[in-house]
Amino acid sequence: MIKMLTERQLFLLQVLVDDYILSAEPIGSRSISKRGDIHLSPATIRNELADLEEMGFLEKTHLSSGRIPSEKGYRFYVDHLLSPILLSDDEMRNIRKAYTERYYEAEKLIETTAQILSDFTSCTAIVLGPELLDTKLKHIQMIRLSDNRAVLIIVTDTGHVENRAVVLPDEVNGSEIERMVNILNERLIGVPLYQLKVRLQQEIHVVLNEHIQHYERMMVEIEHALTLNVPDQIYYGGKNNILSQPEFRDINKVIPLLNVLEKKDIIHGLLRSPKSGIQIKIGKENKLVAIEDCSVITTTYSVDSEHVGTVAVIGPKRMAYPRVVTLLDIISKSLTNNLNSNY
Amino acid sequence: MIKMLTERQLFLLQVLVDDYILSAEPIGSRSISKRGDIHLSPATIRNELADLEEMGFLEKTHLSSGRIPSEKGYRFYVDHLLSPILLSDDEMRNIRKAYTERYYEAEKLIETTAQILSDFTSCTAIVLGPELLDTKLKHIQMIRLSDNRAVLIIVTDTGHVENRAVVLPDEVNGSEIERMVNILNERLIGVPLYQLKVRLQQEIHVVLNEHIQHYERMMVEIEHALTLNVPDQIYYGGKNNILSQPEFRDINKVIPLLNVLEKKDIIHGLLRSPKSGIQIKIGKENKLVAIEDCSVITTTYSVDSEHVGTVAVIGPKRMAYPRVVTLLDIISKSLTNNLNSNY
DNA sequence: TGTTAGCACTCCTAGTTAACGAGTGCTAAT
DNA sequence: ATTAGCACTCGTTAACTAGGAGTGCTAACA
Repeated sequence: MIKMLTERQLFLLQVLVDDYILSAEPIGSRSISKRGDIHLSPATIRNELADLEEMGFLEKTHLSSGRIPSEKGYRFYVDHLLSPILLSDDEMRNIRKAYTERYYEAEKLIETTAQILSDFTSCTAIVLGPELLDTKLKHIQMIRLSDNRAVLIIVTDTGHVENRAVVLPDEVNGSEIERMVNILNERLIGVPLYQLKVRLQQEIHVVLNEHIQHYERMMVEIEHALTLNVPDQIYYGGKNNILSQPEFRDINKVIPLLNVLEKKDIIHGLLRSPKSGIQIKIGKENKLVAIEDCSVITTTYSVDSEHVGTVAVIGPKRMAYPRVVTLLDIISKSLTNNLNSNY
Repeated sequence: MIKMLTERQLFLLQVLVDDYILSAEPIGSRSISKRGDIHLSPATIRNELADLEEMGFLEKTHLSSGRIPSEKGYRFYVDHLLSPILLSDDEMRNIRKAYTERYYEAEKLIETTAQILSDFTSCTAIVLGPELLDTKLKHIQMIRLSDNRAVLIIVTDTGHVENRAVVLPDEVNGSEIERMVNILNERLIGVPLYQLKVRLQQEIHVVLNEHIQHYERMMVEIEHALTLNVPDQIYYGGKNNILSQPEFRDINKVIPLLNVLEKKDIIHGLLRSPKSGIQIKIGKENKLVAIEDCSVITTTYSVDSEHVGTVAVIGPKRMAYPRVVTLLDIISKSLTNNLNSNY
């Protein structure tokens, strides 16, 4: 059972977190008391802060320092004190402007989204591309490049294009390839990508064996080519923004963080969240040593009302939560709108 | 006219640079004199080093410190004293092993190359992908995704695949699209990508106008789609390796460096070199403030005996030149071989 | 009873000083 | 030509100091 906080304690906690987010330095009672909207003496504030510390919302960096929020403090702030801010007209205009350009590939649009988000938040932005494996096959085609080389092109219903190099056996001729691709198209269109391989082995196997000579050698190639274990694409914006934060003045804190940002599988595991809406993970809540001094805010974007990808911002725990939450909301919605109307 | 260096000065310069590359600390006369292969007193060595300093090959960090190589010193070392090293059997085996895997896309192969190179050099490796605009069109295809959306697929003779989203005018029908794509293929196959747009406007314009209804609206889309100002792909390996170097302990040196690595156009300008063979640029020779403490070693790789891309290593000026040069040579050749035999 | 002024105390920071060591340049002897 | 010796420079480290910011606690106040 959590003891209720008084109005005044709530207010002081909010003020302290807000101030600390701006200054990055421990906040003392005197500096709070000097604010125009507070009519309390430093001594009174000290008492309240001592109580808040006792309850675990605040910490001191050393015995006689000012206070900084603890992770529990940030958590409370984020859960109960977060007042979404309004962006200035100017900023709204800038965001919209960034989206007016027409992008000829969804990839470019997503890349730009990451860039915008990082520019406006001064944090690192990460966008996970749509989950490829859930999309369905629209078309397969093989383009022959030379006697024994070809490229297999796979188009999904979302307009995504994958391609694979294929080595052709010497004996195979053009019409045979054509026949094979036709069979593949007949049988596989509409099949989700993650099922391709299984379907190929179970159903197409037999059919192809009947119609195509030199089938076995071809099969090995096709099977490889259709094994699409492509990890979903990850797009970054402002990868180095976080380096300017005072908490990362020490290079030894930076190295593991940057290294983990490069590890696509880890980032994937960190950000791919089943829930929709804005999610905030603070510090150790992320269960990853390299980013235990960071907060991660995620939300999803959709295509055809289905959540297909994640938009995330990663920054220091001392992040401008109200601003970032607002921006993330606006920008993920813009991305959703843009994707649905153009692709 | 450069004054000749004595044998002994050459030797001492080499020893000093070698030692400094290993230790990253100013080298004093005493430590050189203690090496087994040198039978000179510290005083003698001091005299020689003073001469080398006077000639501009060495520097001191402060009045009574040991010496470090100047940029001129590195330049001389690289031009005249560089003795290529042999890699251990073990390392050769590891490199070969990394290349045994079969890659189904040239992109993956190049990516792996950057990774290997960075792992073995402990520096950052950058590989510029093949120059797209010089390759020739092999095939164009349009895949319709829905009533008014399609994706245009462009395959080059090197097997590279580009794709563009296209919005179809409402009035256009399937057979018309087919006819148009056929015309494009007839007229444009074999044309280098950078000429596509011009050829489209000059030649195809007329033909299409005759055969296709609703030609104007379609044309805008196609023209956009064929405007392939794709900057050639850049692949990185070990982006953060350089952060472990003692010369980058200060975060303020790191930020501009990492930022410049993200700027694709700048990296492009820095690395795209017309000359073949191994090129070494030391510090300020790179004409870029952000990397004035770095050296960049580049070479090219080829497809069909034509230099199509660049492989580069970027590290501190105090880089293990002999080792990096050897590795760059071996690995760029491996890449060339692999590309030519598989794609 | 809640609020506040006053005060002793803690701890960080910056600046000073001193000792030490690594390294140099120069001179004179070999 | 080489080298031993020596005075000198400068960076590094540790110890110490003074100042300042901030705290907790106590006692007085409204």
